[in-house]
Amino acid sequence: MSSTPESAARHRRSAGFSGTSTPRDLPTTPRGLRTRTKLVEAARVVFERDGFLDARLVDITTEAGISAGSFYTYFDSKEEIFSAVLAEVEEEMLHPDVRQVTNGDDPVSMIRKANRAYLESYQRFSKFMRLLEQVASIDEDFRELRRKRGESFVQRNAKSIRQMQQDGVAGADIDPMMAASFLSGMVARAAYSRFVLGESWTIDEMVDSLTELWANALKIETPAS
Amino acid sequence: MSSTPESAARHRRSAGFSGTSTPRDLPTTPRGLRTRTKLVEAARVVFERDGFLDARLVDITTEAGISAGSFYTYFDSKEEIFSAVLAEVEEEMLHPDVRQVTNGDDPVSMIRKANRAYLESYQRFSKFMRLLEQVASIDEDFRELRRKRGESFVQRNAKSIRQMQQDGVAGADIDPMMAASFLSGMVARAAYSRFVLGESWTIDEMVDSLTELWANALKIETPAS
Amino acid sequence: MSSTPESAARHRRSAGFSGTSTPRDLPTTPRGLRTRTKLVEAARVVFERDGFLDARLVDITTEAGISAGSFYTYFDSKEEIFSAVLAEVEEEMLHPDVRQVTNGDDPVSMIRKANRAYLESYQRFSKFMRLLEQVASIDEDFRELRRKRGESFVQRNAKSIRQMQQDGVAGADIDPMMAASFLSGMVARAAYSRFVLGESWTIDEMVDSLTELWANALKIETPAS
Amino acid sequence: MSSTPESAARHRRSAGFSGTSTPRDLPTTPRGLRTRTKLVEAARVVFERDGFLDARLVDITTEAGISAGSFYTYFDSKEEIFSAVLAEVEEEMLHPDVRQVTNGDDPVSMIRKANRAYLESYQRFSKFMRLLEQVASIDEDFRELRRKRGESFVQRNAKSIRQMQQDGVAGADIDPMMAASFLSGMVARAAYSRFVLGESWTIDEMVDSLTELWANALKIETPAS
DNA sequence: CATGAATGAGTCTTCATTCAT
DNA sequence: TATGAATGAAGACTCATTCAT
Repeated sequence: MSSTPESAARHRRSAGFSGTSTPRDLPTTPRGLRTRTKLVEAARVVFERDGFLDARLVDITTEAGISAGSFYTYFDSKEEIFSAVLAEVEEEMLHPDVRQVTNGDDPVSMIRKANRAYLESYQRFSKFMRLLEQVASIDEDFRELRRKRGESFVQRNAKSIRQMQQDGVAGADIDPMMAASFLSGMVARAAYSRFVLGESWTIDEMVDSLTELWANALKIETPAS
Repeated sequence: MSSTPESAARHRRSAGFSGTSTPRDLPTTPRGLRTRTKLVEAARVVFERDGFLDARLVDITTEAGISAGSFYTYFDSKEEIFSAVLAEVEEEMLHPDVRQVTNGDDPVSMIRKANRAYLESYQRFSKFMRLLEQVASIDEDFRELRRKRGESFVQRNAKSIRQMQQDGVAGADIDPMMAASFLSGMVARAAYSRFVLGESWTIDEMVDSLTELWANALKIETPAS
Repeated sequence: MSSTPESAARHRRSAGFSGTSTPRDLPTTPRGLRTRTKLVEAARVVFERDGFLDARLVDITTEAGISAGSFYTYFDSKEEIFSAVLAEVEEEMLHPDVRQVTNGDDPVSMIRKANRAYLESYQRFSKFMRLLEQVASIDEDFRELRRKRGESFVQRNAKSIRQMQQDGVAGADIDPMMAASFLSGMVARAAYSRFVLGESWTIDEMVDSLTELWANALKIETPAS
Repeated sequence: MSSTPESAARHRRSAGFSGTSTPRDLPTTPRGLRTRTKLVEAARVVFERDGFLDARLVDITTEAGISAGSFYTYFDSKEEIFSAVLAEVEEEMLHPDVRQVTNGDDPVSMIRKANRAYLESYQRFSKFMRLLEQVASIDEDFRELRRKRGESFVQRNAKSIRQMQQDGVAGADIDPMMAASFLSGMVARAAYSRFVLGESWTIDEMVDSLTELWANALKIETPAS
């Protein structure tokens, strides 16, 4: 859609992402493993370029340099290979920096660092994030999967907030779970606006603004500054 | 996706939502007008039930009780009828309550009222909002269209913030545009989490929490409290 | 057919059963011989379970515990391994009881014994008989092959009938060849009804009834009864 | 199979014949009805020529002179159109002669007439009968369907036999149901041998022989002849 | 204006068979 | 011999769109 008439949109309803699909075993031989890897990488390229819906299996196999039929040696459906791509990207997202927010910092610095890290990661994976958004809007199973993962992230944030409340740093009358959820949502949404919708803020501006809003929202006392 | 496995690929050459489509004139005869109305209503039902992608034109015409061929008397494509549905729903969203602009209230009350109004509207149109989300994730033109509309909303909010800053009610060091954008995004995201993803917060809880976060974020001084 | 809807078309270029296929030599090494045997046994299991059409070569090699490619070391096609299975089963069908040709008996007893032997054999190989029926209905060459084999069986029966006529035991006005053919057909059909279609007669009932019909049909005089 | 290598054999497993398929309504418009009829007739030609398995939907639509996609306007699968062909042929088989065996005749004449009628009908529909045999050997649902229909035929014959026994015309020690089943089977098998396998008997010979065997088998007394 | 049958481009999917290791 | 990954020909099926009535 949206594009030149010769790029036809294609859509499928099918296997679903989570519930039904039993991820099949990795191939045993090195050659098989190599081909599978080629496929997943090709799929990522094609998905990020064309979106999930417009991506045809042929495009993926062509990009991978293998025959169309070979696809089914490794995956049963577009959904299944998407899951594989997702797994790959998640791995990649976690590895580089161990995401350990240095604990010695003051609360606002920690928030700032977390916000910056999030935005930078989002930027780096912006094409994939758009893809993620699309798939989530299409597939309920996947939406649920994603919600659950987000939840644990929110939990951690809520715990921090609770800690700050006990330390007398954050406002006591704030519901930690909802605040964590809403403020995380705010940052996520801002990243989406910037890197998917194309708003023209700089990352620095965003970090400053988001951090201030976040800190204010929690009524964090910045003791000596 | 996520649904019956026996269904299969859907193809089409997209007409696009905004750029290309010239919304055609309304039919002149009363009969034609009636048929068009039936079609738009049917389309809304089908879109909200099946999503944009899985909705087939046949489903729409069947739901409308007219023949498949008649569709093209009124619309050129699925995208075009979707636009018509969108227009219809927007009208419906604005009409009922004239968006009570109770100006006499204090800032926090106004924010609270706006938040509540937004959430209630979102709830009432939640099926449509999910649909909107899907179409936005699929179609770039539509995404852009939506962003622009959101912008004017954000502008208005930014103006309010600027006003409050001049009145000394809100923190002066805050960037009004970004704050407006991010805080609106927070509320929108919360509504999505609640009414599309199915989080189990009550609306009252949400209004309280969002309003407090919003007011704090702007460092709004509540004079007599 | 009649089975899972998600399975789909099977294609192949037929090798044919009889005419074309030159049964290749048995492998020379003991290891090769063992593999071939495993394949034939596996093929029988799969054929009897899934039918000729739905049996995939992969199923057969998997059942045999060997790799897909190895199939072609021993056979050129599904038809060819089917022929091998057929040969194996025929051997098995003949060996066990040396087809007791109790010549001393009176005609009716002989007929009874033959009928019982036939039914019992059919029962023991019922799964294979169903398979045979399927392949015959699919492949003309095989149908012809089968017809020829049946002919010699009918010839033998015709000879018996002719003998009985000369002995004055059977009606003289009966055409021995046709009678032999039709009555054998009757028994074969009865067996098919019982063991493939699932009619619920006991074997004893069937033997009694078939024997009486057969003896009556030939107007066999039962001397001392 | 069995044929020249360029005629490829194709096989499907799918919808099944009876249980699952809900025969859809006949088209309402004359045009639609005409097309459906063309399709069914084309299907019969193709099925009888190529067999059920080798018949491709394209062959059928081509023979009918319509586009491939139009097939699905009327049928969901090859099985479904086969059922339609079956219905058509059955209608045709019953109409011509009202199959009323003149009741005034003596038993043997009646049997002779019935046998002749059966053989002539089989001959006329021999191509279809071979097809029927094939489908029955492939699809269990259809096999069961066919068995049930045969049963009522056998029931009627059994009733005749019982009547003859009461009239003292047929041997009293014969089981009517089994006799009816086995003797009908004999005739059916003979017809198959002649018209499908290609035995070279004349119909007259067959009628004579089958009638004699049948009458003898039931020990029918031919009073004054 | 309405109808609904007809079209055909486009994609998926299977599996016998080949072949490099 | 054995392996199992790679191939590619073949057909089924969908549905937006057209068009004769």
